[in-house]
Amino acid sequence: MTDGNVLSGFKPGGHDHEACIAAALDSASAVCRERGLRLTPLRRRVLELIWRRHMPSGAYDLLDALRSDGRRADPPTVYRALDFLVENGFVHRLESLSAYVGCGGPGREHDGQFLICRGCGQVAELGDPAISAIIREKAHALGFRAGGQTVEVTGMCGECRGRAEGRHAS
Amino acid sequence: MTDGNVLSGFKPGGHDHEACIAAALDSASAVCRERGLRLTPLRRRVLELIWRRHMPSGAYDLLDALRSDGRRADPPTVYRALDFLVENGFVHRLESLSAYVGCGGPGREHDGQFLICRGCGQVAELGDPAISAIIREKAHALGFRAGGQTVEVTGMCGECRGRAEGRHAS
DNA sequence: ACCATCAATGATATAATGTAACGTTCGAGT
DNA sequence: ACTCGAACGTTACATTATATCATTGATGGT
Repeated sequence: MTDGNVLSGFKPGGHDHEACIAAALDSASAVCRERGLRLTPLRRRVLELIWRRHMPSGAYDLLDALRSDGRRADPPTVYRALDFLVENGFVHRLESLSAYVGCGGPGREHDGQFLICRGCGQVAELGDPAISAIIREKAHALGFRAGGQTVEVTGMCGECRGRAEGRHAS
Repeated sequence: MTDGNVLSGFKPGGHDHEACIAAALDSASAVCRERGLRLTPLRRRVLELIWRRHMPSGAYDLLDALRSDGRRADPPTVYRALDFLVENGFVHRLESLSAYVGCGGPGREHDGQFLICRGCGQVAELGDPAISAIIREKAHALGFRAGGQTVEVTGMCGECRGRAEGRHAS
């Protein structure tokens, strides 16, 4: 079994950021075209900002960034854009951080599982059917019909663990 | 397999509320005595309020309730009590609701999984080792060392589904 | 091309949730 | 009784999010 369930992993130091941002935007454009959704300049810009930071972004961080663009922006501006992006699966909200990350597998329905590294702050997204399934099943066994799942795990990614152990070593 | 992993279930209409509140408080008292923790009147009262509502409580709901007691209370009062209760495992915070519920299995370390009913607002807590384990394992396979898990599922409990179907039926 | 319409955004105000900082009180151990 | 640290009181503020109404702008019908 490969890591086929990893929708977006921890990025090694030098990955091609611009390319990965562009890919996310292109993908979102394509999905919007297919579905008749409007990826307006504002929404597109917010999505780009989220991918550019490559780390969970708070709504007010995004707001500041929009203002740095020279654009007039107030909270509803960014929250409306986020609502659109979340509702249509381009972005996920991390409940435990009150923050937003780009979705690694937009365009298809899925329950994401999020690994949040305490070291570098990066987030990996899994879309592991085995995890969603066992949760749904255990809930079902209690007569509970599951809708959306929030699965967020804090911990340390491999790279950060490596660095930490390096520091502790003799 | 029984429902041995259910730490606290959806309560049927007429369960003995007072007894279940008292049990939770007694259990917390006992754990505090064992561990040398101080279950002060304030902390005890907040824990009681949380169990009494038997439904996720917002910090400011609790604050209002404390004020109804005649006690002077400001946000730090309730947040400090909540910090203590959460830290020591008497209460869980539901990230997706910014609200707090009593822990169904205090006294032992566990990652809870929460089923949040959109119908009645009640929350059931599972402490299912199979769920935590698969999440930990899948994370581990990516080099991620998991710490705490947040697992929250929204949906409909059996009783509420029953009522809803009743209404829709001919 | 013109207009009607509705979605998107602008703009203002405020709600809801949470924390920092410092002073005071209380309680356990001596 | 005294000391010390934990718990709590108190003020002020920070952060996150929403309600509401006005304005702009894109889309489709004629």
